[in-house]
Amino acid sequence: MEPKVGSSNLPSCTKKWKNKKKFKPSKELPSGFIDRQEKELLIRDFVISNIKEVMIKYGFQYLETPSFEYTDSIGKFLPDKERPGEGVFSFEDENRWISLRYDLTAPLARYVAKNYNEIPKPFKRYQLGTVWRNEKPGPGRYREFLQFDADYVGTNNLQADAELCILISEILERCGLDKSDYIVNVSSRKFTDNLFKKLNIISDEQKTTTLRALDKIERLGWIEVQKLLGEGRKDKSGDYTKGANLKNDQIKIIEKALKNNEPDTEDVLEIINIFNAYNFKNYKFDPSIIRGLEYYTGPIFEVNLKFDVKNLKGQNIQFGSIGGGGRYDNLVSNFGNLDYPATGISIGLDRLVFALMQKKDFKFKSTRPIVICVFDKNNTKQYVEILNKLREANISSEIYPGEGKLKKQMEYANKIQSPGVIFYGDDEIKKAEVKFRNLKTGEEISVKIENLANEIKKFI
RNA sequence: GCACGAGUAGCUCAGUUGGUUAGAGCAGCGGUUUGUGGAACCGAAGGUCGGCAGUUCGAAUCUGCCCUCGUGUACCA
Repeated sequence: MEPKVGSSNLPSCTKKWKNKKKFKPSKELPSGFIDRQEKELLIRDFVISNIKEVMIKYGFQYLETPSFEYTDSIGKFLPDKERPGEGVFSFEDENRWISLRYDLTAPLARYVAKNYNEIPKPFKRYQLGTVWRNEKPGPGRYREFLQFDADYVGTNNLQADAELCILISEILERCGLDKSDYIVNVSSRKFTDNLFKKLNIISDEQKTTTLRALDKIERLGWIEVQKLLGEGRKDKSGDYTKGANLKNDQIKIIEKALKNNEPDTEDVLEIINIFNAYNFKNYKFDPSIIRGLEYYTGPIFEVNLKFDVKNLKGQNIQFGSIGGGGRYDNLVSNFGNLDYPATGISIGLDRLVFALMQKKDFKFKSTRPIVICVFDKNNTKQYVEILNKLREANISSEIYPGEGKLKKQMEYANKIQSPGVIFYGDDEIKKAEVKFRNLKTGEEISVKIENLANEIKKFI
């Protein structure tokens, strides 16, 4: 992008100097970045704790890699070779380009290549971390989000692939979803490879366009996808997408292959056998799932929610999958090490949390403090005495942190959804009693200091 | 990236043949009540009308460019 010359496009830092008095820092956030509030964070914590338990149960190691990597460590393997470097946040650091990671798989490949001699083989690791993508945000999609990844590195055994699907299901169900709320779709890159042979498609461009079109079946339906396989399609905003230019008889072959809906590649058949051995049933063979175009080499999976998701305005939105993965046998060998097959799966945690918030009414124990009202600052010592009693009993509590009348203090307590307030003014101090007002019921009790913690515990 | 829509007080929004000093509800602040929240009443305050330029005697309103948000679409590791 060329910087424009002229006062209207001066960067804000320049404006600041030009007009010191008027300058106000922006309260807006950069596009695609958001603040996250307690409710969402608590549900996210809940999801994370489920993930960790399941991962330990399945025998995975916990790993953390840094946010930044050298751009060529992760960038050279960008599947979209048409515009390398785009889509990631990068800057030059001491003459070398570094980038914020855009997923956890590329850093894993780098980690494995770097620690090739030390790691167990096969290597099973899981990772939770923020990733960044420099692209247009969409409904429930931001430019910074939390991802969970579980990978098996160094094994061709398809039991690994099957277990990934099973463990992800276990995580979802622990988080409160029913079997009817989600489905694990399974396919294989080999299915489309076979299809291309049948169709006699050799050109990479046509392959890519065809795959992209097939990927849209769930969202657009077969009729629209047919247009994308043929000449092209105009969407309802009037935008036109060029198609793959397949001939009608070729499209018919694809239609037949999709309708058949029976897995005909050995890898998928074997995975299904393993699913049976585990008595895992919540999957479907779906040849229309595509995933990363040049990245995956074998089985691929995608987890989709089956309920409607709404945005903040209450409109239903195209939510897409909440996770997926597959087998990527070339990623580690790109670093020069020997062939090292791998398979992995990931969940977009923020999107899962967004959907969970709508599906389930989560009730958490109050995290809000009991508020000790301040009648007279000279009595701080007495207030601290009460405060310590509560905090020693592990009860969230605070002395009113502001200034002002009792009414104001009550309004504050109400606003933060405090379970109750404590009155310890002159009257109570004389009687050596504490008054506790339950803010939910309005009920008020007087108790001796030594019984206070136990009495309050009954209410929270 | 492309297309369509939107941007007016902290929030939700009124505000058209362009016309004085830009409105309301809620929230916030002060008071009625200096020891009791969620209710009521009263009062004051709050705005570069997203930004910059243009047309005009006069622009929230018309035009252009830009920014941001939303939705779809493209791309998606």
